[in-house]
Amino acid sequence: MSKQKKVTSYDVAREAGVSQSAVSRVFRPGFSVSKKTREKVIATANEMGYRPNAIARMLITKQSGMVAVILSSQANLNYPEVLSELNKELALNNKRVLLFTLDNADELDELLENIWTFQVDGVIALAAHFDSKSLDLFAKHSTPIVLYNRNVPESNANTVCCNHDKGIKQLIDLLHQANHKSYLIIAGPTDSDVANERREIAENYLHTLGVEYTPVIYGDYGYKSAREALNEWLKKHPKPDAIICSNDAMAIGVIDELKENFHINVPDDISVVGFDGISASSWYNYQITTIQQPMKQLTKAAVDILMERIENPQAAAEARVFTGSLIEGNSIKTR
Amino acid sequence: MSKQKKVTSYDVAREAGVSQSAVSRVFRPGFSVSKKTREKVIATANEMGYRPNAIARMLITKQSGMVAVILSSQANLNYPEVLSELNKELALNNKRVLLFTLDNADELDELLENIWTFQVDGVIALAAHFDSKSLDLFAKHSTPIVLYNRNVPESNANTVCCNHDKGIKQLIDLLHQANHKSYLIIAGPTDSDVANERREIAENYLHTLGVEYTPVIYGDYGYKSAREALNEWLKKHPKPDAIICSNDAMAIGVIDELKENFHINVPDDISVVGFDGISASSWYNYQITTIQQPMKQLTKAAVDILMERIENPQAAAEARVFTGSLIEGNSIKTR
DNA sequence: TTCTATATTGCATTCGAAGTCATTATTAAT
DNA sequence: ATTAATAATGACTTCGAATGCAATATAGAA
Repeated sequence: MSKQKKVTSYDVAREAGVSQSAVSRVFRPGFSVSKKTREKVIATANEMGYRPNAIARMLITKQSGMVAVILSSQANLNYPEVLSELNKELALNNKRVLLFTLDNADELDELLENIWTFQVDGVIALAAHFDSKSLDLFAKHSTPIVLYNRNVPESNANTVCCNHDKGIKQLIDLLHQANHKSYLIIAGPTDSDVANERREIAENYLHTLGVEYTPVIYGDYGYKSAREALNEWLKKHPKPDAIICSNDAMAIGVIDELKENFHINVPDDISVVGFDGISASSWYNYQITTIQQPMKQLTKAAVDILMERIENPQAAAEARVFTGSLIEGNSIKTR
Repeated sequence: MSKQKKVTSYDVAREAGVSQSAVSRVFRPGFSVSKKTREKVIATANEMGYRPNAIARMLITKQSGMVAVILSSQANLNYPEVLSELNKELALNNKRVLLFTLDNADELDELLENIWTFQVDGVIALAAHFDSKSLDLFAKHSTPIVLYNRNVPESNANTVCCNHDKGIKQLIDLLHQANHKSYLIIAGPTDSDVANERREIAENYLHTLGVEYTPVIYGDYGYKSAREALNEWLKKHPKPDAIICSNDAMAIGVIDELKENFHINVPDDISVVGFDGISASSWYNYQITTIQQPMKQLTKAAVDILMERIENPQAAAEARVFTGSLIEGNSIKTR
């Protein structure tokens, strides 16, 4: 309708009979303006449809008010809520989310280019892989970064993380108490740090408990891949007493594959455990025993750490680890 | 390490012995610079770690290069892939995603404030409710907006949409052909336009087919709500021949509730259909007959329309409707 | 070689709000 | 009423890149 060009603070100032500085001050919290001018400015601003231009503000204040959130598609499928949760927490701190995705390592350079260009105040990386060399770049650009569910042991990075070690050991303890002897691990993709961590913990702990050797097969964290991997395996090997899946989606695939193609029922004939506590894990047909990640705590902590680093960039790196809660479903055979 | 302040185009210009304009032109595609200067500038820029400041660029070009994506948490749970898909498509068009959420209508004003201040080039709204008054505001601010899976019939809005009408009729035809006589509709929340649309189409079409009256119960699109609503209903009413669910998540809830608490099996004792084609709908235990939304086409179309409107703001509004594909699962009783 | 036509270049200005500083208005205190 | 203390105001500069324009360099044609 009205093809009016953008209204600026000068336009409002002229109309209201004050200076541009006055208009600016009215729209900044905590600045001293008389009640009279404030009202006058607000009135004309509303009338003219004026909103401060955040871009101009960013340029002068050198704060973009934006936080880059780096998503791997994998992370998004597993925790669709994480993003909106992060968004809400950041909004409370008056930050906006600028979204980036990182699926292949070769996109990294372009991603970093974009991040520097957009002058974001900070970065939260969701389960995406960053080596310590990339992390140094962030330090060099003095852009705080928090890794979500990702450990980079050699480097001193800010991280929030679910305690995989404790969780997986809890699950394995349950299986061990059920007197299981032979195990199979279905791990996530080998290029995922979390997947490798989960696999290693399981392998080592089983060994500690006296299980000499535990075979490992690999999926991509998805339902279908778990079914296929398991199918291949069971064609050539006897069924184990228990299957340890690196996430719930694969545990669900395992349960379905066992039932449909091998007529093996969980938990009567075999035990299965997962990890994550996605909503489907508690559906009637699955009721997986799993570890639920404390998503709200994780997201809140990620934002808290990031905000601290934005305010105080020299502060030492911090790693916060949260213990997930064991959900006892009905996927473990009782003796 | 190096607490160096940001390197600007002036710094690079000085170092490389050229003018700031030259530096600027090197970093803009399609501008005329001699090979010699280009190389010199690129070299010193890399050496000094210079990246153009997008904020300053935005201010002068009046293009933020950002598109606001408005998410309702509902939408995110149903289609976690939509966001990353949109992000990729937009990235191809050199746009970044600035994320906003809108769950309650009372957050609308604040949301709009933010959108105007951030000077986004356009907006994509995922299944969030916008009345024609709000849409007028976008027109007034000459900010193009595309609605994803949402129809605003009175207003001439840009929309991409799955053809609910056709899809639901296809599903009901299947049920009707199976000789079902009594139906139950489990609809989504009444404050969701899509949910209302789906419910109405089903109600009317059943009527057309000679079904005098079809009861409707309501859930919130979630698994649990469907189970609870169905449980309440079946305590007081006989079971229908078929249950039409407004989405797959509720269809899954229905199937589980029927099995666990009423010992009614799908499809032997009753038929169930869903809508959306989420991945869980094809899991072995459910195999729901449903309509799969053509997500990639929808997202691509949304971005295409938006880009057109950004380049040519006067263009007339456009509504693109895509037909979903029928997935014949195993949730309909065969005669 | 000389003169056009074209390609590069730098100067100066622009985008819109924020903030410094000096000035003026207001209030409180004497 | 006078002074001191404080509050409010506006003029002017700043942030960093983009671009119109005029000036200069280069290439090509005659």
